[in-house]
Amino acid sequence: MSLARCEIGGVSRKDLGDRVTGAFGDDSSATILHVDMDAFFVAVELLDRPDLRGEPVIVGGAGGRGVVSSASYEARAFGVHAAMPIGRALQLCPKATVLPGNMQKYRDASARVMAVFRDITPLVEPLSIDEAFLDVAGATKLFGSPTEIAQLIRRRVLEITGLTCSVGAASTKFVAKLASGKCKPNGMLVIPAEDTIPFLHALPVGALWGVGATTEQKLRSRGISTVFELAHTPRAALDRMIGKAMGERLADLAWGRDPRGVEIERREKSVSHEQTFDVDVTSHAELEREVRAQADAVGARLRRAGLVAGTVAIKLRWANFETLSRQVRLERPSNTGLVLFRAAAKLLDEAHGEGRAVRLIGVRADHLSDADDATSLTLWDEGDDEEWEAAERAVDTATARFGKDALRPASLLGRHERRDRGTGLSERPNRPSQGLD
DNA sequence: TCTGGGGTCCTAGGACCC
DNA sequence: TCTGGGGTCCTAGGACCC
Repeated sequence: MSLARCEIGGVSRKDLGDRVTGAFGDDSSATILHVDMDAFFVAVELLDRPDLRGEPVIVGGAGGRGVVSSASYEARAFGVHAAMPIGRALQLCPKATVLPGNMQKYRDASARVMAVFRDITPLVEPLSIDEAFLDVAGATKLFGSPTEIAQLIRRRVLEITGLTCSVGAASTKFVAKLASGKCKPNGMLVIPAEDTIPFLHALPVGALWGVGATTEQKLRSRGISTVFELAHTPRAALDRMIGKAMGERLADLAWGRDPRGVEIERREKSVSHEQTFDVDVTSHAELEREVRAQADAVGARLRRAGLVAGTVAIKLRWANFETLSRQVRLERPSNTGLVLFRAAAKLLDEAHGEGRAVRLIGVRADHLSDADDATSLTLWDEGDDEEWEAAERAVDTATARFGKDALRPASLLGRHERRDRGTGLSERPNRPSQGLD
């Protein structure tokens, strides 16, 4: 691709530095960077297991129903990708080493990586555990052009964490993200503003943010398979196909319009826990115990964040994978495990009859707002149950001492123990066909 | 080969009010 | 006595993202 400059793979530290100067065209408009770690969970594991370097490695849920969270590029060569059932992955690549994963380790590594970014600019928007947007417009006087800053970041991340990343630079978030995806792994790609449209229009529609398998199929069935074709479809027709909101968003993205700035801090809108059982559960009492543990965990997280929930929702997935959700507004916003549990248990009573096989159950808190002192006081006043208050305080203490995993539902519950724990996150699921890697 | 966990956003339909 | 349309809020479900 002539308008895109891409460097890929195997670059030594010295090379990273040497390739900077004068290697690129006018990048002064490309001040938004998207940094994406390469096969993050696996890469972190390899720091402790250098013997596995160069081999197919998978991080994923160890249980019978586990999926791939992260796969090394050696494993990807066999067709393994995130979100794939472990069984299937091992069938494709029997020699792969499967590691159970350790979220705390990844969070620690993530914090070190984000700290590198923040040394460059305070304008850092973490998008997930392993990627972030940076606005470097104000950092060019100090560190040079966006291209030079991107190289600096790659070098420093490697030096400080031993991990490689890929960096996309562009004038909008969306294009920067596409760029980083295009040059993975261990690469960088700069898209100057004037190259944006030709770059975009050459891509398949599936590359657009918000176009997954379903929407892509819908569009393709109407003859739209590239971003160019979508860009030249009348808005009214597009809206009829995929809805007004989506039509507008995609039309904007297809023409490079993406006014979103880099936001340093975004407030969470919901807090949830869910659990897929190793073996379907039919006992109502057992489901209720899980809901109780999940409600406690959600409550503890809310308290730590200084938030209260306005509504509580449960989610049930039956053996046939059909999913049901029910929600209810609380009389008063709360972050007390007991209050959340009572609401959730009532929903569970209404939704589940004894004997029906349940594959997954979850609890979610919504309509979050700040927990002021008055709210917290009334919460405890309600307590017909001092034991509960004591128990929840104990959970908070344990969390403070042992970290978040201390209160994962299973560790409280002692059933379905850790064997069916997934790793919680994946780096690149669901979209093996995006055509970017 | 059966399909994780934690999130965000959008849509559609019904209730309710004016 | 029968009729309208719009706005808002709520709930459930689903697509999508990492």
